Order: sequence, then C-alpha cells, then structure tokens
Amino acid sequence: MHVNTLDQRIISCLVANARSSYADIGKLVGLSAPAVKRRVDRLLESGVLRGFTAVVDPEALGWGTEAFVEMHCKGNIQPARIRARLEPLPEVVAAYTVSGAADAIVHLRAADIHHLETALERLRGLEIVERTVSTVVLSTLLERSPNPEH
Amino acid sequence: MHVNTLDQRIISCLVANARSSYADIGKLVGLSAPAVKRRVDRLLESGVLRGFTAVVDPEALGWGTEAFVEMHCKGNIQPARIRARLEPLPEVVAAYTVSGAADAIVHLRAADIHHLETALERLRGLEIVERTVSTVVLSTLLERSPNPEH
DNA sequence: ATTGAAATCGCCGTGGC
DNA sequence: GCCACGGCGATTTCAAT
Repeated sequence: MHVNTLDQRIISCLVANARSSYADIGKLVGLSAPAVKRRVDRLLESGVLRGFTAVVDPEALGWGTEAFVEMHCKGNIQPARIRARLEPLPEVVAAYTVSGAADAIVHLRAADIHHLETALERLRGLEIVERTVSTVVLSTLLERSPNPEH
Repeated sequence: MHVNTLDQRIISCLVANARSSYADIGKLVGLSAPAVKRRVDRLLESGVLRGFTAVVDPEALGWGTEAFVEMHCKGNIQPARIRARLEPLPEVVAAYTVSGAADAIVHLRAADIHHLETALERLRGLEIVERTVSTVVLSTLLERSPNPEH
C-alpha cells in the first residue's frame, strides 16, 4: 500500500496522541475531519496502523523489573515453535530471532526480582531451551516510537 | 497513587484500544462515561497512564531492520550522560542500563541493513563508547504490552 | 440534563488516467 | 467514463459541565 507524506503526518499526530480528534488532526495537516478519518480507516485496514494503545507506567502497575534474555535452543528450531512456547508466558513482552550465537532475544517484564527469577526459571524450563544468558535492566534511559520521517 | 481493579480494567480497555469512548469503556467496566473520564484523568495526572499512541507497522514506514547493541563505555559513566548521547540518534528506539559486562543495551531501528550500518557507525563513534556488540534481529516473534493483571 | 463537540454517513464536485 | 479523493451538511453519538 502507498503511504504518502500526508499519511505520515497523520500517523505522527496519532503516535503523539492517539486520542486526538479527526478535526484537530485535520487542522494540523490541512484536511477536513472526514477526510482524515477516511485515511485513518484505510491505514488501519491496510495494516500500516495496527491500532491505538495506552502507554502505561510499568512501575505503577507493579511491573518494575525487566530483563533481556539470550535464548540458546536445542538443535534446529523453527521460529514458529519458539513463538508458540513463549506466547503463553505473560512476562514475555517481546521476543526476536537474531543473528549470532543465540537463537532468540526475549524481553521479560516482572513485578520484582523474585518474580523475574520465577519467570526465568519457567523460561529455562521450556524443553526447547538449552541455556540462557540473562541481563537485568537497571534503568530505562530511553523509550520511544520511531518517527515516520527519518 | 492507588490503582484498584476498576482502574486496571479501564487501563486494559485503553491498552486494547486507546480510541474507545468513555461510554464504551463504561459499558465494559460497569460505570457511567463521566465516572470513567474522571478516573482516566486521575490516572493521567498521576502518571500511571503516560499517554495514548498509535501502533505502527515499522515495515510499512520503511523501518524494517532492527538490532540490539551491547554498549561498553569508557571508564565510569553516569546513565544521564549515556542518555544524552543516545537521545539525538533517531534510530535509537530504546536504551537501558544493565547489569553484567555491558553498560547499556540499545535497541536500534533502521530502514535497511545499510542504514543500520550507518546508525551503528554513528553509535560507535560516540566518544563515550569503547566498543559495541551488535545482534541483528531476523524476525519479531512477539511484541505486546504487559497486562495489568498477571 | 443540557449544550456543544465529535464521529459518521451520503452526496456531490474535481481532476487524473 | 471511471476512479480516487476531498469537502459539505445532516444525523447520531459522545463529552463536558
């Protein structure tokens, strides 16, 4: 699907504030409210926009402890099977297959160190896992969404 | 600040769809629209809710290539100084200080391998950086927001 | 509960191919 | 002529007080 500059500006507005009205976005990009809505609908349908979500302070919800885990799996394993094993673990925030020695990098979020330990044990207990190397997050320096424009 | 079950359910609704109306949320959690708004305002003011954003397909915007970079810095460096150096780099999606050998983990997003290489060079060129170890993402297995409830 | 704003829908005009 | 796209106005739903 084709995404032009106008679409990118609309997307930027929505990334900055997903609850802004179509009229407000229209004022910024130079369109009427219905025109903005039609573009947003089209972007949603085509999958360029996946949806709208609230950004929550993890600390406030009792998810203050994070870690990145290098996962080394037994033998040759398809990404889909790794995904299937990780998906049921609620502490898994994100997971990626990667180049290099590890098979995957798993981003974990837990309430505290103890909970993190439990989550790690469960992760290491998966039968596909040979070993793991975990790195505990001490502080979040930066977290942002990538801009449509460079 | 105190966040109860009702607040958590409201947050869940907003995480699922940040553009849903107060009335719709109210139907799901058993409150009137104004009551929901008051709670949302309070959650925003207290910082539990940081805001609302659009979830974008990075591929569609031409940000198809990701990497995680272990950053090893020269000497003892304060997190704030690392942050200050990383903040101007648009390819830096997230960055964390971590336990272990590395000083920080940097999450990069670029248009393609070539752009990633450029971004990496710029990162390695920072005077605080001693060396880096980068891991290129091959595929995203999973990406989700942590639920308020376990 | 009332008043104003926003979302939504149908209809029409314009311009490119 | 057809299609893509935007504006306008009416109606319904929502937000704010």
